[in-house]
Amino acid sequence: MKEKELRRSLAVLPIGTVMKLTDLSARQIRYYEEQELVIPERNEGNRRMYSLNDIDKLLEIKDYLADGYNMASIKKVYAQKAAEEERRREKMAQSLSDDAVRKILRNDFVNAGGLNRHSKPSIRNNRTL
DNA sequence: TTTCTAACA
DNA sequence: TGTTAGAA
Repeated sequence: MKEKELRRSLAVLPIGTVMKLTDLSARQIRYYEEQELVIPERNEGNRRMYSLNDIDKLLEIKDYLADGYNMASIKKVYAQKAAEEERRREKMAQSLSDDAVRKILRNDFVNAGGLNRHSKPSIRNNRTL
């Protein structure tokens, strides 16, 4: 379920193809880039290369525009979406940290127990772990 | 031929 | 946004 996302992120489409796929003008597509809504990659010749995800985003923008949204409001929509993603990532990192801590504590406990069987019982205090 | 940047009747 | 000029 991750291989697919990678392919969708591959920038392989030139602006000409994107124009046909989205029915947007090159002028519009480049303008949306100026507005930082869709940032395509650049190939060796400085030509914009878009991914399937970019196509979807452009179509989304097109829909918003059709619904009467202006650039400012569309920007805000994506700004909020980006903020939510950031919070999600923070929580992810947090839970991973917690899990890592538990593993470390568990290892310490096991090691402490093993050592106690063959050495001095000087770390009996660690039983609280 | 296609795309890029920059500018404007 | 459209269109165009001159360069890659």
